[in-house]
Amino acid sequence: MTEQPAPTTAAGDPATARGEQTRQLIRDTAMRLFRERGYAQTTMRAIAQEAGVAVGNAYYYFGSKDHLIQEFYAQSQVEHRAAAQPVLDREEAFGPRLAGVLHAGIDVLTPSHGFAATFFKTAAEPTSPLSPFSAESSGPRQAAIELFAEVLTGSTAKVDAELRPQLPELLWLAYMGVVLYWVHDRSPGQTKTRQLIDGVVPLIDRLVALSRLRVLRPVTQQVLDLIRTLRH
Amino acid sequence: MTEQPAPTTAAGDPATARGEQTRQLIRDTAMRLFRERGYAQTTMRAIAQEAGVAVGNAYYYFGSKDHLIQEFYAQSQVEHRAAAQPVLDREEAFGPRLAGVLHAGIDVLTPSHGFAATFFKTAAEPTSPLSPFSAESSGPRQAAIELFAEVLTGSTAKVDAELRPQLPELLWLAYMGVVLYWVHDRSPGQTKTRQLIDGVVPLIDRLVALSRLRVLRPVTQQVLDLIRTLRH
DNA sequence: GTCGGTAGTTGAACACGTTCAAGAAGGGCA
DNA sequence: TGCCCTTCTTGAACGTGTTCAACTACCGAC
Repeated sequence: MTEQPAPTTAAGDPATARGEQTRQLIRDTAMRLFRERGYAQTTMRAIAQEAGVAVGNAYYYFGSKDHLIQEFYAQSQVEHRAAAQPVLDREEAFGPRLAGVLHAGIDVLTPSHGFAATFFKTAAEPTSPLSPFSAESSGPRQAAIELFAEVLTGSTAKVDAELRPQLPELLWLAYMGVVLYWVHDRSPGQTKTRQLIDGVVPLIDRLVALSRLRVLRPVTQQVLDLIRTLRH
Repeated sequence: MTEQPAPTTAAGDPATARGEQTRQLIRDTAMRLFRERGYAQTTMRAIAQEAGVAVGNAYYYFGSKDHLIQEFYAQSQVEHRAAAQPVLDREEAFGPRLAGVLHAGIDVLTPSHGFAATFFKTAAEPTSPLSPFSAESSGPRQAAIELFAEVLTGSTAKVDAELRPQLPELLWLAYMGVVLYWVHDRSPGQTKTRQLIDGVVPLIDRLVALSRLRVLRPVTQQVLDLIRTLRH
């Protein structure tokens, strides 16, 4: 039921735990089949057969078919982080940094649009460990929020002192919104999602800048109070 | 597979189509069991047995277990409309009207919080006919948007002329956001969702009022352009 | 009244995700 | 080498949602 501790597999290291090979084999086979046939059309029996193991063996490593999704989730997060690095190195202004990181996220997801859309329904269920808000996803989620913290800290943007600590999580929330739109985006190449990013980033940028204005201080305060209340 | 035409069942009218009784029996049994045991724990066999029909018969009226959810969906929309009526009759200002209608929606959903949360995952899948954005749900969706149009038209609020036609759909979208929060809301009695409504309505109210300001005209324009682009 | 066609109904059968008791493989220790 | 314990592996079996060929009930037409 519980996950393996994943002993920091160094490149080419043969001294991994006994089952680590099998685990990766099953995971990679599943990812391939998901991409080839889609999530629903890929049966656990097919995954096991293609991987050359028994069905029960897959369940030794992954508690359920859904847990294989979580694997995809974590993997995407790592790829997103890597794809964002050049942007963080290159850009200095807040807007371009944010836009670049959002685009990088969609870049990473794009090859999986077909089946990612299908499985995002599981992520939406609150009781599921797969929900991006769940305790089980807190690892990848924290990593993602950290990425948006870097968007902020590395930028030249001047941000209201009270807003600053809340902002990374808010940006992550906005990213979740973008992903939600992307999942439903049927335009060719999901170009509308790109337009959404390019359209919404300047607005966020402007909003963040405005938050420091004396006149808008009460509103900013009101929003921040609300957010703090709604947090768990 | 397809739905029955639902021949406007007048109260006490015995001259309904032959299967209409069975259809309602199955639907009501399903709703009861969903509430009693939750969605996943209610099997199609249990529904059929409790309703006193064969399993296959349920599939004659409802294409799948998921389609029973759509029934719940439509039913909730009707109840929401009814629960909102007193508010629409009583309130004149935009803010209270909106708050009242949002609260009414949550009022209607509250008794089903346990199982509604579970099934909302199905609604999140873009390919599913159950998605609130899908063509199949366009009936209930249009009705819901119409409800928010009434919030606006009946109010004394002065709204930017260009924003006005877009606003009902935007308010509906905000309502979807509230519902999404509600689904994940684990606070006792979902009080946090109530706080969300009470906190966010004044913000929307203020934002709508501000949209008419000369200084903010470019921003309003920018937002409206973006929305029009992202629409299908 | 009987015939024919549509609407409604049945339950066994299928494929799937998941479980679990049983066993195999490996490695540390005497 | 022999033993034991943990880790890993197996595949039959269970309960589920869903399908479908067969059957029954009803109703209008003649």
